[in-house]
Amino acid sequence: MRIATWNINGIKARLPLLLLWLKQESPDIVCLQEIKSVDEAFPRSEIEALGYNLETHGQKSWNGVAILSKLKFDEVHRGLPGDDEDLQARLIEGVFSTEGGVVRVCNIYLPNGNPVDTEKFPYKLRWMDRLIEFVEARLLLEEPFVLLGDFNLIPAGIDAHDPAAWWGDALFRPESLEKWRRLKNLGLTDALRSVSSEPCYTFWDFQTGAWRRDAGIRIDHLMLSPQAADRLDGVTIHRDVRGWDKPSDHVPVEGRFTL
DNA sequence: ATGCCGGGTACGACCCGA
Repeated sequence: MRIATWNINGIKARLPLLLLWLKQESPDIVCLQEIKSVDEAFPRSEIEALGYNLETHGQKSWNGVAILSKLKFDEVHRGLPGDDEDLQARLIEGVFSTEGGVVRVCNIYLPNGNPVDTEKFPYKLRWMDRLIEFVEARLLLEEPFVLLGDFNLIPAGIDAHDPAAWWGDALFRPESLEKWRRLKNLGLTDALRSVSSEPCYTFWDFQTGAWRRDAGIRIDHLMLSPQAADRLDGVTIHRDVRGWDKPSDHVPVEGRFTL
C-alpha cells in the first residue's frame, strides 16, 4: 500500500497538477494540506473519476486538509481535540480496512508559527501539545497508525540546505524541536530517517531561485507507530514534481507499506 | 530580503505562507 502526503498550496490552482500526478503514480491514499477551499467548493468529480473516495475538512481562504483513498473510509475524524475555540482546519483522520488489518491515517497541517514574536508561535506550541495528547491516545490502540503531513518543522540541521539561515525561525526554534522530540519519543518513527541518512528536502521556496539552487528544507513527514514502522518498505520524495509546470512549493512524499 | 513568488479574496491591494 502506498500512502502519500502533499501540501498542494491551493486545490483550485493545483487541480491540473494533482490529476496529472494521481494518473502517473496512482497511490492508494493521498493526504493533502492547504486546500484553501470550503468543503462545498472542493472539485470532487475529476478526483472521484480516478477511483478515489474523498473526505475534506476545509475552511475559507486558508489551511484545509483532505484525504483521497481508493479504499472506502470506515471512519473519518475532523479537527484536533483540546480547544473548542480553535476553528482552523488542520487535521483529518481516516480509518481503513486492508487485507492485513486496519490502518489509521492522520493528516495534519501543523501551524507555521511565524513570526515568533506574535501569538502565532504560542499557538503552534499549544497545537503541538494537543497533538501529543491526541497521539498518546492513538498509540494505546496499538494499530498501524500513520501521522503524516506538513509539520512545518525542520527536525535537524541535515534537513536544511542552509541551517544557519533558519536560526530563530519557528520551524527550527528550540521550543519547536523540543515538542517534535516529545512527539517522536512517544514511540513514533520518522519514516524517511529510518531508511536514509542523506540530506533530502520536501519544500523549496518560490523566491530567490530556491529550487534552482536546491536550497530546500525537509518539513513534510510520515511518522509511524511501531505497528506501522514494522510494515514500512520504503519512502520516496517525488522531487521531480517541483520542476513541473505551475508547481506547489512542496512535493509529494510517499511511504510504501506491506498492508 | 518583516516578502524577491505565488495563492487567496475580489477587482485594488492586502493577507498569508516558511
